[in-house]
Amino acid sequence: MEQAEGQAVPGTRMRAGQRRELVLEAATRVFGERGYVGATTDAVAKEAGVSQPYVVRIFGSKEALFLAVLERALERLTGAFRAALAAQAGRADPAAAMGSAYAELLADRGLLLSLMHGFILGSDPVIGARARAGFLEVYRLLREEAGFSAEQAHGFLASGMLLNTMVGIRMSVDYERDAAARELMDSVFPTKLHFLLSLEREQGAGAAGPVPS
Amino acid sequence: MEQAEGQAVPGTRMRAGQRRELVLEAATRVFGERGYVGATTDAVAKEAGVSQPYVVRIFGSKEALFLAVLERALERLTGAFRAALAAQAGRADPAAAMGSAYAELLADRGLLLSLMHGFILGSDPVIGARARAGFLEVYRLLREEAGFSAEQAHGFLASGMLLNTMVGIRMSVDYERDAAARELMDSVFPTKLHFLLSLEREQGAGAAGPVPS
DNA sequence: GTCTATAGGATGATAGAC
DNA sequence: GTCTATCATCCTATAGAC
Repeated sequence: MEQAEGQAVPGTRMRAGQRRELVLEAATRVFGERGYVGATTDAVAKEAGVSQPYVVRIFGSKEALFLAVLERALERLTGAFRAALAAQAGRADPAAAMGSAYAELLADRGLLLSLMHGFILGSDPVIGARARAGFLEVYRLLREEAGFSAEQAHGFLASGMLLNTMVGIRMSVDYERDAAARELMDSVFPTKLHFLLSLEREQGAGAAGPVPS
Repeated sequence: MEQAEGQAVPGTRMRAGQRRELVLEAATRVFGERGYVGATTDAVAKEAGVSQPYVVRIFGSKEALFLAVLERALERLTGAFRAALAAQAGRADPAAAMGSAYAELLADRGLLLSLMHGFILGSDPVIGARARAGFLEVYRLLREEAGFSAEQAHGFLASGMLLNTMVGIRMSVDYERDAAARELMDSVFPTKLHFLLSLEREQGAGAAGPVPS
């Protein structure tokens, strides 16, 4: 605690842990947008406002960086679920509270999509292993801590995967234009979260956009 | 129809359409395994038993090849659904028939996963656009042709996305080892399809395995 | 802690022969 | 219809200065 905790100012020297976290957040956004292979350490560096070799230096390798992103995402996810459960304790509908907690993770841009990209990379020996372990960790949380039945857990996870897919496919782009898209989106997203959707629509081609050319 | 329809023999000259289909199937497997960016035209070529430049030559570009894979996958998907509906006509449970039809597409290795990879690439201007259109096409089929309610369609698609995720994450690897994995897998896959699962377990590190090194 | 320079290894695509 | 050879990028990672 040598230095007072303050805002992390890009372009400035800062302590290792602070910069690490900053890069981790940038990486989450970029990996979420382009996937593990599609994301470049350079894009992460630009998003974080540091040099590309420095990104590699901090984490050792692109793979290690992605693993760190997954780790952080899983922590936030389980943390949000446990918080929702604690806040609910005893009351009527744990599933609804968990669902809201899940959807609120959308505010951490790229988080759910980075997870999704990890999930779909099961054939990679190291990423796949971590993804499976993480997924099962969540499943156990649902069954054991949240008290879901196997059927409830299935339904909950299924809805989550569909939500992830809708975010990944950027279905919000067609929201105004297409009645089917609207109906589908409305059924996927809790009404409370519509402000997040409009936010998403604006981000259409954000800083971490598709492959430059 | 100049040449009698026969088996496509690798290493032999064949008609354009025939070879095209062969490469398309190989590409489906490779894209399913490694994703759009992670797959290389060279890996597709090796899987198909032709040269890398020839793969590019046939389709024009890697992107065009992936689009062709998506096209084919969507055709099979909607075809399977319509066939299931026709075979069911009037009987009790269209949803069950559709679910089986969906899961049976697993036999076309890489098909559902290539779709899934396309779905989470929404930020790509051309791939994302096709993915959205395809997804909405399926949604409309469910609502209009299959007569699903919005809630039913949601549930059906959600289960489908979870199934895709389980295949992508290769959860079958943990099937024997982990009780939670077993319970989850059993709830995701119709019991009739367990032979496909064991098949999948064998394919653990198949020909189109993870990045060579 | 952070940067610049750059090596070294793919990979998509083109040219051109057979 | 299909191949070999090869170019031009792009990208991760290392070296080394400040």
